[in-house]
Amino acid sequence: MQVTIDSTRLSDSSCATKDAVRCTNCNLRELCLPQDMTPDDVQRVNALVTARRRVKKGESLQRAGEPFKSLYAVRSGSFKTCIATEDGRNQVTGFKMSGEIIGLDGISTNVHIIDVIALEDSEVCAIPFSRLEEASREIAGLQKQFHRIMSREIVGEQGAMVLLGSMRAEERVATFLVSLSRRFRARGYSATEFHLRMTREEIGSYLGLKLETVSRVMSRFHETGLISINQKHVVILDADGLKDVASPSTAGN
Amino acid sequence: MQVTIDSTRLSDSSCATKDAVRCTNCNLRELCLPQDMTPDDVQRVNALVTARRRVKKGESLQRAGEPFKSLYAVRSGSFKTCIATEDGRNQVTGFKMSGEIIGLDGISTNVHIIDVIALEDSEVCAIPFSRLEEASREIAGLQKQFHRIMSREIVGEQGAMVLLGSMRAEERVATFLVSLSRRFRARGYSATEFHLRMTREEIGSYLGLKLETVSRVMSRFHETGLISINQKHVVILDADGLKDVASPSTAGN
DNA sequence: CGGCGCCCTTGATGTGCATCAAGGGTCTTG
DNA sequence: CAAGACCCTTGATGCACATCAAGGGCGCCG
Repeated sequence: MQVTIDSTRLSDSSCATKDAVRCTNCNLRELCLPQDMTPDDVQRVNALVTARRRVKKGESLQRAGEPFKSLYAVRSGSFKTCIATEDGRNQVTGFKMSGEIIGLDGISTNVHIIDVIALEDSEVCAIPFSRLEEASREIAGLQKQFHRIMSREIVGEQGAMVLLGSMRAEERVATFLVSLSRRFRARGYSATEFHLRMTREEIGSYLGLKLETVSRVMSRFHETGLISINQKHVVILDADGLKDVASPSTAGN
Repeated sequence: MQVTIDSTRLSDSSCATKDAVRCTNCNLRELCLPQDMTPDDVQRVNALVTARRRVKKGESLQRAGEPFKSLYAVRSGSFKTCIATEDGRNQVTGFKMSGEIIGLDGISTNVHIIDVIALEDSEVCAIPFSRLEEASREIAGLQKQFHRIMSREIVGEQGAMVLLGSMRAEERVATFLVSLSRRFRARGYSATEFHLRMTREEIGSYLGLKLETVSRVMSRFHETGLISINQKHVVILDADGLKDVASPSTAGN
């Protein structure tokens, strides 16, 4: 049961640009860059979006080493962000869903250091960074929102550090599932039943675990009745129980 | 009109504010907020710094839950940043040295989520965030630099995630030492001989290891001649060797 | 439709780091 | 100077997760 992205279903089978790119009527407005802005300012943000870009499953939106030009707002679909170290390690550092901003890593040096790969056929709005900077000098609300987004990214990564640095495998997986659940709900999807877009290996990479461990932990959650899982189809049966596993000693969330 | 202050050492033995706080003649200029800015803009940044604040060893600069008002630039000394989870876990998420900016976590929700504690008697420049936002709407160079700093923070945390997610204990400790070495050198200190300001436990917390493991790994590095370590005094004897341990398979960096 | 490739699951075994434990060095303070 | 509080080191043991290995489900494509 796929929920359509837009209530006003713009079925433009042709090249999707201009008209379809309307922050004003995008239902991600509340999650994305224009969050909490006046209708007037939303219009101006809208003008920043120069293009919409489709990225097929498995293709990359940006690659490490490429020059940084634009930020991207995920319009539909989802992505994984990966970092490859000199010595050949390759780690997933996050998953991006609709309304989230990609490319912030490029600002510091004007070169991307992160690879971003689509987990399914996806679509993004491109926002040239120089124009965003200009506009946020004029629109205080945009500036504020952009700063919030960057800060949120920082805070989120701190959370990931805690997860990687001090949680046990079950806590990590539970935390991951709870987080996914919240994010789906925030987007109007079911919080208790969803489809994993990533493989066990990608989850493991993100959580600092091996794919077998992810699989085993999920099977255990299944056995104990916390969730039901069949391949990539997840049903959360006991949300509170899962949250307990995610942060123990906190009696009931 | 404060052009002449430069080399005229204003030795105000009294309360150190105003005059002493001069980005213009601060030797951290190249590492801090005014990086790469015109002398004129540096003056304007300087005007943002409302106060200098001393923090004694063990005291906190900011605490989770406090309202967010200001960013802080470390002027001297050093800090650890910690995050405490609901369930009582407490993890060190970073160490801040002179010239680095603290408080970015507060921007997203206007409440700090991170505790920042001085590792030694330290001093910071306080920068009210609302004024920074105002100013960066007017000064493009400041805006750019501030964005760079936030992005750098994001990139740095991605690095920490790789460390925590996929490195073995020896790699983590070696990476940590190499990173410290670089940061000391950037500040004009010796890159090969320095004093650890944090305990083994704090290092361990940051690296996702137990203090005993940190101690053991360092002892091993000592035995193999990579470093010399005596309590908190570190000498790096074989910088290349240490880098090899930090990222193996990269022949000689 | 049948074969192949990818992904997932599950069991057996191994190991890196945690945990438990003891003791020593160094700084602080009365 | 002596007592106590930290912090660090080092050894012995245990365990959580990695690794190795085998097989099954499902979708893709010739």
